[in-house]
Amino acid sequence: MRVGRADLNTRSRVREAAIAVFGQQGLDAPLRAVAAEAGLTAGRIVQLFGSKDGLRRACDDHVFGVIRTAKRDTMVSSAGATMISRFAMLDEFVPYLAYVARSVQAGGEHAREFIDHMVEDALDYMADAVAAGTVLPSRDERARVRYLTEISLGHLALRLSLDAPQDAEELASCLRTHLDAMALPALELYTQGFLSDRRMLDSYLLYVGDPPGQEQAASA
Amino acid sequence: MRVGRADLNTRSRVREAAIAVFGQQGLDAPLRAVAAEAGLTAGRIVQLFGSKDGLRRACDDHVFGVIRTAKRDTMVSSAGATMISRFAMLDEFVPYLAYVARSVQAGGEHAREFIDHMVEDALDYMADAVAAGTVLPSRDERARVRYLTEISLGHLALRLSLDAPQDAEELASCLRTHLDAMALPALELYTQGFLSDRRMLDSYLLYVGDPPGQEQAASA
DNA sequence: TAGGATCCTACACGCCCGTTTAGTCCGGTG
DNA sequence: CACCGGACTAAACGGGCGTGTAGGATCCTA
Repeated sequence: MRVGRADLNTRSRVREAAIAVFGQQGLDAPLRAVAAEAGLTAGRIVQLFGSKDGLRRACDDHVFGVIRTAKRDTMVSSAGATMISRFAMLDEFVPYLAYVARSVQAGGEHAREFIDHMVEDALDYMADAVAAGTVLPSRDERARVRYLTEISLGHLALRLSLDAPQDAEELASCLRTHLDAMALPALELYTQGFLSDRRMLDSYLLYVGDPPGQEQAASA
Repeated sequence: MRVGRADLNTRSRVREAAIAVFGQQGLDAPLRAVAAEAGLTAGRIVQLFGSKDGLRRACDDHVFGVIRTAKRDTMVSSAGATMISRFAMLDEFVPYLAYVARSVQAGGEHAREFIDHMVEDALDYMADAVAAGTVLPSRDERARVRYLTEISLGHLALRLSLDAPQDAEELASCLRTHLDAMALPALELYTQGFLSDRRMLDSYLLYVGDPPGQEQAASA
């Protein structure tokens, strides 16, 4: 029936199905759900990937690889944190974004590594943006970038948990309303904050005696 | 052995143990783990609470009740979002905070309701703070408060996922380092944002034609 | 001390899951 | 033709889980 030369087709087909199912239902979705989506059996998936963890690893490698290259192509404008918005706009990336959120939500070494890598990348963008004058310098660039990255991913994961989309269309619309709802408050916060004076910041700086690294602004 | 008049002691003891275990391991922790922590059997817990879901409901009611009253007592200062920080400072609230994060992470109706309630409360604080002049007004107060609430909870849940604390001490230290790491970037962001000009915000406002509700600032 | 209510345990049932295994189908090759 | 190897399935295995139940231990009451 299936042609599957050297079953490379099957592998990638199962991988795509797994990314979709895991993104919608979470990483703990039954292997049989992935099998149904891909049109074969759970046993066959184990034969192909060794174990469920092997499948997860294959998904990780592929998704993070895709995102990494896509990021390299897109890396232009200002905020490293809003890069997520840009991804979600392209419909093709929606399943990958959902998978990332689920993966990060599930924790583990992979998630930590991915976030670390994302932070390192964003540090570059941020430095460029600071040098270009579109972004204000920070007293601790790495802490800021990590904070922005984590709240973006955490917010996304929270939204997926709350809405529990059942199929691809629900997932896409969920992401879209998520971005719509956060656009205004995020932009407001990003451009002017929400505290009217520097008292809290200054008292904190006085209390801890300025940041650990004591980095100076940008140096691209 | 155990005295347990009318087993009210046992009920609350099991509930406390469940809150601790669920907060550390997640809402899907085995009932038997809770039983071990509380010093009895899984079957007994079912007898006491009807089902695992009944236990979860009892935990929800208690935790959210405690937080609600504690919030009413603490509700003073500025940022509704940093209220979480204040909670985590008090060691007694650490398990409850972790439970909330896990609960929100697991999704479901309870989590949604809790967030909605938190948003409504924070709306009041925010309005007061705006009236007092410590917080800038927003073009959409409810959207801002919801955004701040969600990113705080999402960030916290993400941190718990990544660090996977095994016992109470690890959990406490995890929360503490979490707050330490986010304090500076959050305060920076809250007082001055990170974008150096209003171009992105203005172009967005032009694009969507100002906010939906068109609320005016505060009216306490 | 007898009896009964209550707290609690030990155990078994049924379900779902990942994984294993035996077997089937089928195209290619001598 | 027989044969072989790979793709795939169906069924079963074993473990972990929530849950129901029968029985034992303990304590209050008369």
